Amino acid sequence: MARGKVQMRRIENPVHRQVTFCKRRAGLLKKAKELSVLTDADIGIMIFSTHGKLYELATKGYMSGDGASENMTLEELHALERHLEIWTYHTQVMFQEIQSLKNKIVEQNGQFDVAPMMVQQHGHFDASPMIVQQNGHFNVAPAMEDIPYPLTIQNDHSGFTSLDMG
Amino acid sequence: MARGKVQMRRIENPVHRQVTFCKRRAGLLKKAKELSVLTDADIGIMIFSTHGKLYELATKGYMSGDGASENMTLEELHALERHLEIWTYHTQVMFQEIQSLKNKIVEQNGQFDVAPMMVQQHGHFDASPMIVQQNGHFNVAPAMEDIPYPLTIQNDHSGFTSLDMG
DNA sequence: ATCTATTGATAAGT
DNA sequence: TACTTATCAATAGAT
Repeated sequence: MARGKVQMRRIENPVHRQVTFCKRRAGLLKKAKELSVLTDADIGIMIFSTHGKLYELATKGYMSGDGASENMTLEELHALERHLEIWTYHTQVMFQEIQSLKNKIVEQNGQFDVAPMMVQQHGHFDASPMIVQQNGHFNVAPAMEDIPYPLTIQNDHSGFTSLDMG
Repeated sequence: MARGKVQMRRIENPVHRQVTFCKRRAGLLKKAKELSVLTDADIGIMIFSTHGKLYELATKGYMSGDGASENMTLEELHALERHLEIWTYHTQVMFQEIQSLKNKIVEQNGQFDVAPMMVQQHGHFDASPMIVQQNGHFNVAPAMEDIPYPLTIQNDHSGFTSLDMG
């Protein structure tokens, strides 16, 4: 890019890294919105900084925080729902793989070694610990009790949402 | 961009739209991977074309299809798990809002009007229809029976996954 | 945060 | 579908 090309590896200088994160995050979300508008695609993005902040974007009617628009047609709502279902499937696969990897690491370190303690400190030991089913609907509220920072939504004017988690 | 700047609205010409979708999708995923590498961020992207194809990217250890890497530390696995939990929470909120909007539309059109028929044609009427809990774990397999195209994963060499759904 | 020299992305054309 | 290239857009480094 400008003033000399950048090496594609982690930026070690924390100040430079933070500046680049802000600039490129904004650029990525802008590109995503453009792609959605130009080609009518449903796009979701989740960006987690190393400090635990979540920046997300969902296009085609749904903006987190704003919620889905009532101007969406039934067909659009169904398409969005189907996309969420597919994404949920992938998320569950990832949960299961993570749990499997955690188990392998714990086994390698022995059952009473430090590793299991670390797991328990985080308070999660199940592959799908954060969701419970109640009355046929999912309830995620109990899951959030486990998260040690307030989930305050700060909307800016760009249609994106930033979850301030400390 | 090149050869004249582009208007930020849906490209009506289907050929141009498809070409732009392919080019910009590749560009977006490249930008996402760069951001992840440079700033050490966890990034997930889902892109659904209007034809139902899913293109996804997950960075920092996890590549869908490859699965999470066993080289990840327990801490990295926990961070990824926590990120997935937060994202799952948002997904559930979206599901609930979609269901709410669907109900409103159905009510507006009357209980025996065409709208409910459309809903039933798609086979989904529940806010969270695609996931069932079995033996304390989530099972998404029944959900996929509802999807009328094969879920064949085609890995390319970029670390991205394309779900070919017709 | 703002400014530009540069690099990067890409629309149209082939 | 892949390649070319004239332009527009993003951004690294400096302020």
